[in-house]
Parts: sequence; C-alpha cells; structure tokens
Amino acid sequence: MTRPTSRDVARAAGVSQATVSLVLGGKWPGRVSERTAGLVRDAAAELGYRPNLAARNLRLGSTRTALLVVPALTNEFFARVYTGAARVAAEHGFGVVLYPSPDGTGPARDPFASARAALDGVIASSMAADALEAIGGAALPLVMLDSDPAAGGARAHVNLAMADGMHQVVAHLEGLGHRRFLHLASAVRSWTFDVRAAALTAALGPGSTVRTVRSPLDVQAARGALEAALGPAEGHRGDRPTAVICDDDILAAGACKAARRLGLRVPEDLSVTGFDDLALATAVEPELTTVHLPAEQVGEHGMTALLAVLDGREWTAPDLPVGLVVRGSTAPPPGP
Amino acid sequence: MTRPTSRDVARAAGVSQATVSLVLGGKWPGRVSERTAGLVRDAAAELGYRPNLAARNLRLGSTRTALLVVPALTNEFFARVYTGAARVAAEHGFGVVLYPSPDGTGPARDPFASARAALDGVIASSMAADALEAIGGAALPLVMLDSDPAAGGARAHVNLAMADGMHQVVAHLEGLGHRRFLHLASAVRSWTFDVRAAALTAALGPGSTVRTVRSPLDVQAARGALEAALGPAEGHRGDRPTAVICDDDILAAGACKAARRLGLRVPEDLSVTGFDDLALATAVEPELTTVHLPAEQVGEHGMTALLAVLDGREWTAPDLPVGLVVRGSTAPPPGP
DNA sequence: CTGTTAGCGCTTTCAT
DNA sequence: ATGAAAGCGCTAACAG
Repeated sequence: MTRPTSRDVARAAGVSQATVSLVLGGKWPGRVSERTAGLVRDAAAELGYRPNLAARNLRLGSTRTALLVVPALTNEFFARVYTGAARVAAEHGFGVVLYPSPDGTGPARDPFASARAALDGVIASSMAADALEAIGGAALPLVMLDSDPAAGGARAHVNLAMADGMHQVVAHLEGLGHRRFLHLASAVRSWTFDVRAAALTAALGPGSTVRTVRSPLDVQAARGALEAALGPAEGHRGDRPTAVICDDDILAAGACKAARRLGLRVPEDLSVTGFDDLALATAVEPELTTVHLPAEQVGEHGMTALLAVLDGREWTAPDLPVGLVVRGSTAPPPGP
Repeated sequence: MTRPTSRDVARAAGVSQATVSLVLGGKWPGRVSERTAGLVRDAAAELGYRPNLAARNLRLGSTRTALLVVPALTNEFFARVYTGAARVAAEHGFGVVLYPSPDGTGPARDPFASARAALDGVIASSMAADALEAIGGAALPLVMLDSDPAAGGARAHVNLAMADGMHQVVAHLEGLGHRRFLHLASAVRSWTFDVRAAALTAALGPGSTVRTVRSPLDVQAARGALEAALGPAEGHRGDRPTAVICDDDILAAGACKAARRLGLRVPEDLSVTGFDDLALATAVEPELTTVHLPAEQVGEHGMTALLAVLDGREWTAPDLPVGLVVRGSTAPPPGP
C-alpha cells in the first residue's frame, strides 16, 4: 500500500534502477533496447509509479519551481499574471507557487515559511523595490514585473508601457474637450503608480490642470476620497474638474459611485477613466473607459525571462504595449 | 558562493551535523547544552544557512505542502478561500500551492505536471465530483469544500449552509411582496448550484412561481441571458417576474445591466439578489442584496480538516452559516 | 550531552 | 545494452 519507488519498478521489470531512470527520463534512445524500455514503461504504469520529486530535486539540485510574489491575490490582475506565468512554466516542466505578500507592497515576510518549497527563482510583481529583501537575501534569481528597472537585485525586468497608456488617456480626454482633471491616485506608493503620475503631468497640454487625490485601492475608500474632493464644500461649480483619471479600475468604480452620490451623471457631468481593464470595468454601469493591460502576457514574459536567467542567458524585451479601450464612462465635458 | 549545508554550519560551529539538526529543528532542550546551541545558531546566521527542503522532505517522507484546487483563480471567492487556508497552514508549518483547474469544473488535469511539488494532501473547492479523478488516483488525502458530501473519495467535507441562504433570500423577497421570480442560474453544473436550485424551489411559498434561466458565470453572458428572458418578445407586462434571484454576484451584476438596458429600474421595477458578497457586490450601483459567504473561513476549515486527516484524526463540522446582506438592489415590487 | 552512522529515492558516472 | 555504486542534504537511531 506504500508508494512504489523506482526500485520497485526495476524489480517488476527485471532490470536495474538505472535503466528505469533512463527510460522514464526519456534519455534512453541508443542506450537501452526498445524491448526493455517497453517492459519498464509497462511495469511503471502497472504499479502506478510516480517519481518522488523530493528525491529528484535533491539529486538534481534544482526544484523546477518558481515563486510568484504578488501584493494582493484578490486582485484579478495578479490572478491573470499567474495564469500566464503558470502556462509558460508548465510548458517547461516548471511549477509556480504563489506568495501573496501579506502587507501589500510592504516588506515581504520570509516566503519560505509560507510557501514551503525549495525554489529556483522568484518573480515579483508590482512590488516596492525594498519589499523583497527577505527574498533577495536568499540570492535567488529574481525577475521583477511592473517595477522600477533601476532597482537593483533583479536579473530581468518585464514592464508595461504605462506612460504611453496615460498619454492615451489624456489625449482622449483632451480631445473630448476636457481641461480640468482630477487624478485619483493610489495611496500605496509603488513605482508603477509613480510612473502614471509623472506621465499624466507630462502629457497634459497647455491650459490643462490637474489636482491629485489619493485613496487606498478599494471601492469604498475611493468613493469617500472623491466625495470629499468634489463635495459641496468644494462646490465651486465653475472650476470643478470635468474628468477623473484613476490609477486603477477599482478606484474608477469608486469614483463613479461618488459621482452618483453627488448628483453628477457619468459621463455627462463627469468623465471617469480607469487602468487595468479588469472584469469590473464592464460590470459597472456605465462601462469604464480604461487602459487595457495585457496581464497574462506579463506573466508569460516574466516566466520566460526567469527561464532564460536560470539558463544563464541574458533577457531583455521592450515594454509591452497597452491600449486605451473607450467605453461609456467618458464624454465631452458639460457645456458652460 | 554555493549554498551552505548543515555540514558547513557544523564545521563552522565546531560540532557535528546531528547537533546542528537538533538545534535548528528546535528539539534540543535537554539534549544539547545551551552554549553549543548558541554557537550553532550563530554559525547558521553567519553563513545565511537555509535548510534544503528537498533533502528534508526526502528524509521525512512528507512535504508539509497541500494543494488547493480551485475552478477559477480570477474569482475573488477562491482567492479568499486560499487566504484562509494559507493562514492556517502557515501556523502549522505547512505551505499551500494553488492549482487552478484549467477547464472550470471539468476533469482536472494532472496537477503534478503543473504544480510540481510533492504533496501531502489536496483540498478541492467547488469541484464536480468526478473532476478530481486525476488527483484521486494518487490516493492522497482529500478534503472537499462546498461539494457534494455524498461524493466518495474525500476524507472530510467543509460546507456552507447554502440552502439556508437561499431560504433567507426567498423570505426577504416574499416579505417585500414578490411572488413571481426568475432564477438566474449558473450554466456550469456543480453541486453547490444544484443545492441552491433545490433550496429555492423548496423555500417558495404558496402562490409563488419561479422560472429558471442559465448563464455562464460572466457578466456579459448573464446580461445577454436575462435580456433574452425578459426582452420585448417576452413582454407580457402582467406576468413579468418582479425579482431575479442569481446564483452568484457576477450573474447579479449582469442582471442589473440587463435591467437597465430594458428600461427597468433596479430595484423599483425589478429586484435583484446575488450570492457570495464579493467586492463586486458593493462596487456596482445599486449595491447588491446578496448572501455573504465566509470564504476565508471555508479555507481555514478546509486546511484544519486536512491537517486532522493527515494526523489520522476524524474531522467533521456543521455547515458554516451564511447570512443575507440587504442592500439597495431589492425593494417591494412595482404596484399594478 | 554529543558524534557516528545509515538511509530516504533518485540520477549519473563508470564498469561490464 | 545494462548493472553497480556513489552521493545529493537532511534527520533519527544508536553509541559513546
């Protein structure tokens, strides 16, 4: 009733353990006869043999497992990154273990205590530069996604053309006639959001102005933040922003709720844009004009990069393109 | 520059490998002198020693790792289940590896090919009974969450009082005066949805009627399904349903969109209820009246159950209670 | 109290 | 074409 080992298979097939290893490892052509190979495979199937990974890893010194560190598992973006990474990994016989860093972008606790697996490498997504020290200490090959390329430690980076995305947003809104913007920014500071803020300022045409409000990445908090910013006390009807540019779809959803509470119609009275293009973007009403991020591709590239690094190869790639998806939450500003 | 082993630590501390193992394993009190223990710990810290998990696993024959199989990672419900399971696991020195079953509730492909880790046990959430054969073949201890308790194979079950939740929904709506219901059900058949359907029928008071429409778990699909069901062709104003009971918040969000397209106001013309209480429930407008499911608790109980099973203990627990959260998507039916 | 020893299951030379 | 043997890093008996 105990699990069969390669020795058991060897005995059953009447061969040696070494032969079993060769056949099942797929490196027998020219070293083991066709007939013996068949015998071994039959015996293995018969016994329901599965190689013991721990032993294999011990022997090989590698685990064929990568750790994907994400700031929040409940966020669909990271779920998609995982999906992409896991697909590429699987194609190369690798596995991916998820480690949701407990405190958002704060310093990651030792992931080995949680994801107890020996690891070959780490992929970290959207983490603050120093949030990975606990992992970096392990001196494992590290690939960073959507993170500061200047941050040391990482052997490769996969980034998105976030600045270009923000440019597209601004161009779209200014094209509609908007000039007074509110930037509903993420309260959690991380490189990716700093880039968006900088790009927003840079993209602004002459005569356009922007005010910034910060909020945690949470629908209710975003609603509160925007209500406070646009509320009655701030009610200079004349210079009220006509468009809210959000760092994220979640913030945008909150912004829409706030608008409704303040008696403003979206998009007639107030335009709202997001970032990410999560399922949420088309679940709300009106649907969000937002910047689509190819999350799965990010994961795929991340894993590809890690495999290259593990292989001793260099790896670089241009930023992944992002594209504005225009839906119902943006329109020309209200007339005077 | 190569990774230090316990032998290196032993040499550095001037003791034997066995002593290192005892000290670092925390089972030295009474077997190793206080002073030596200090020496060992210092040496280990100095060298940045980390035990090799593969070797430990090989030796112990267990990996302290559980696999959590979920039908969809992008669903926040499962993300929360994972969070709960991972917390309990961490408290016991266990890790949790996620395996998103590729084809929804279909037969799970061999997870070992993807999550390449040796496993001590499997926790499967909301999967069809036969979807786990590939795993069951491995004869690993299995705990099923939100799944048919009659299904064989599982050593323990964690379930939710879904039927009671559906009763609460019906009681709430009938209390408001509704009598004609539409059940927007999940197209993917799984035990959890069958239970909801049965409970709905059972809970219906005399004089109440229900019609069932199925849709994939997707906002757009749900919108389409409901539009088709309530659309102009079906426009017998007299016997139109006044309330839509959805199997899931995602379906409910789609239902709200459909209503809006059909010119029906929610909740004045049409009440809508969901299930799950995801972030989505409060992101949409109006916010959803829905049944809150304690997802993290489900994960916690699942892991607790698995630990008990691995420990040779029996484990049973009553269904976890669920509670209706009344928000803005339900109201009395429109007058005649 | 501490060291010696054996062996977990696998892959890989090196002989045959 | 196949087998014998060594050893990956760790832990648990068993000696001392």
